[in-house]
Amino acid sequence: MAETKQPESHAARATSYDVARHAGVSQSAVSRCFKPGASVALRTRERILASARELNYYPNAIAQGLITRRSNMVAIIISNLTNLYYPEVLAELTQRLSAQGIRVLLFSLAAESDVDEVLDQVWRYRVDGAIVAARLHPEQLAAFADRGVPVVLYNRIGEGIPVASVCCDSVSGEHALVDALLASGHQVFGIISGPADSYVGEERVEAARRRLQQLGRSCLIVRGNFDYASGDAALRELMRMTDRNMDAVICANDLMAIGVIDSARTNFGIAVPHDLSVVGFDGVGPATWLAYQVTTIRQPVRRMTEAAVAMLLERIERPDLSAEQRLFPGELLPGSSARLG
Amino acid sequence: MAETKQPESHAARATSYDVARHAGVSQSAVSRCFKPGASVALRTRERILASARELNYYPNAIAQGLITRRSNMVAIIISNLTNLYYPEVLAELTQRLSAQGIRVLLFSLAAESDVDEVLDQVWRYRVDGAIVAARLHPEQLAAFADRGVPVVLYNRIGEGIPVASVCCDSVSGEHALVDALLASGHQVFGIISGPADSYVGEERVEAARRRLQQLGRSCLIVRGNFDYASGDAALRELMRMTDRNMDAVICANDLMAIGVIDSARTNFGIAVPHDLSVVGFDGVGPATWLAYQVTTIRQPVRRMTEAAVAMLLERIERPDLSAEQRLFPGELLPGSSARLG
DNA sequence: TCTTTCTTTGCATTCGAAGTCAAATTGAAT
DNA sequence: ATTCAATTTGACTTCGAATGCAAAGAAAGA
Repeated sequence: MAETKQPESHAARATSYDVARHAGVSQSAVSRCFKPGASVALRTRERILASARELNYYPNAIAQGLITRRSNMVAIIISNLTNLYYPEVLAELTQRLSAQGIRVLLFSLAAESDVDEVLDQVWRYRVDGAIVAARLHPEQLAAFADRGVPVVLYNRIGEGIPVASVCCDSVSGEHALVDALLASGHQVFGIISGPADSYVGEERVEAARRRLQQLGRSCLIVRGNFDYASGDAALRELMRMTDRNMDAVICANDLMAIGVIDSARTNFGIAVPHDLSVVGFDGVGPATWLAYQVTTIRQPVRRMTEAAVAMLLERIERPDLSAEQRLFPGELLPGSSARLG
Repeated sequence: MAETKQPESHAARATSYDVARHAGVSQSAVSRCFKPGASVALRTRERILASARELNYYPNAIAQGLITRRSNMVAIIISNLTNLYYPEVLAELTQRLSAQGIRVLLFSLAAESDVDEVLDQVWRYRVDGAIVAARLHPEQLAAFADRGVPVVLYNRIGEGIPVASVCCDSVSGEHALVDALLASGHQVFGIISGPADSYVGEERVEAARRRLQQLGRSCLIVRGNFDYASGDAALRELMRMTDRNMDAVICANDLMAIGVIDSARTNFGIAVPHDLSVVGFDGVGPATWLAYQVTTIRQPVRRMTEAAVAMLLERIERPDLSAEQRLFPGELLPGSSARLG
């Protein structure tokens, strides 16, 4: 007649005590059953596991985290998920971490405005470590060390602060591109940079500029922001500045290179690579599409993510490890967006 | 002289007890300071917050989760992060959830092999809910209900099982595309599907096929797998089957449409849209690139993610809410990859 | 001044699993 | 059967914050 007050729409989740009671053992025994290498008699273990299965028991990772002080979660802080390059990195990182029994707490920054709120949450969740592919201030980076949270930076370095990092070598990559362009007789160079706050963007542009200078060439640099549209905008600017006699454009990433190629062909009626060579950086998927076949430097994403994960796990085990920097060479993809040798 | 045994490389993280001692109050008072709307005198609160700042105290979300039975974490389970469409969705979801004070535990599936291990972790971490954009078996979906974990499906429905979901309307979208193609006199149609296990893929293909049938046209369907390369492969097959007199290709997503366009132009010397019209679905970034300008249906990602988050939060508050399905119409982007009007 | 009421505070308990230590059981060896 | 060691088990405490409840304090009214 009288309705129960608490409908209990679903079965309450079983705890280790429930399993213990059901199997007629102590809670400790249940706990030990889920810890590899613990001392439990075979018969007991089987009985407990049977009860666990019957009660649909899964150890509460939250409670485990509290007592062991290990959340088995790692924060991934990433800025532009819309950047084509990062999704691949994120997927790789997530899968590699999963394979190591570690979960990913994802923080994706819209603007860099909210970095501090993100860090607030990172501290609260007691993550075991963090992989950062976003622009952080030195103080923000220092906070990780202060709080004893190991970090590995991805494609950026801790400017001024010692932090472990994994990067793709911008210098050797740009040198390869510049050398190839020069070897095939290009004369007038334009460079399209990334946004001012991008570490790799500035590094790539600087590497290309110096190499050109070193070999006695000058170049014009205009600012882009890594996206497709900025390729077109930057190209227009370069065309104006060079009076249309530019024959090579070096872009700080593939997406802008693609924007340049499209704009050159469609808006300027320029044949790529016949009249204008365009090179990029990253080796994102669309770079190999038939319409573009961008001449670019492909980052070794698998090796880089593997290294990032390995370095992070090492540092979680041994927080005193030094702030190693690992630099991976990219691979020149010849493509056909540049008239080479 | 004698070294201390435990180096304590970094300051141990402060707990609410440390703050309480420092401020000369009880732990309860500290706890209440961080809970909005709790009863603490202004002077006390200020003193406590000052101590907290000084000790660099951040409430331990793990401990909070244990006692409140709310982790404030939501699982996002996603299959192909490399699919161009999903990164955008993921970024939107993450930012919207963040804005609501909820963290994202990301699970990215490489193959669908490991779904069960992923679910295992989902249960262990006591997430408050989940957003699923991956193929799950009915039993796997049912497990969410069993365990009282609210779910919202993204671009798929709980076939047979009542689950809340957010989808973009395949039927109206494909009708719009087919109608436009027919209105401009296309005769011989090819359809490129997604992989067999894709819900939206099958739905889109089926919608297009039926519409064509309804209007008295037949068509050939070949299977693709949503990626760029499969556009080319499928086009080759269609060309063979139709003896090259096909004049419209309907692709289950934009990426394959792009593959078809490139392949038609480069490998077959076919002019798009003059000799062949190609339409896609999704409205991903590259679809609007100058080289393609794919005629497609753009999914209202912002509205869809907003709805998904809202529905999930509602269900976290009120687990008994019904398994509502929300269907959002896509928007026809005319593009120029199809000869329309 | 003395109640009465409302606010502020602290005590003690709770969440769920891990791990220490000692007790109990098992097995081997005599 | 008895001793000793090795293995298995359980009682109890711990992690860090939240919260019900009662006590203490402050403000208001008589």
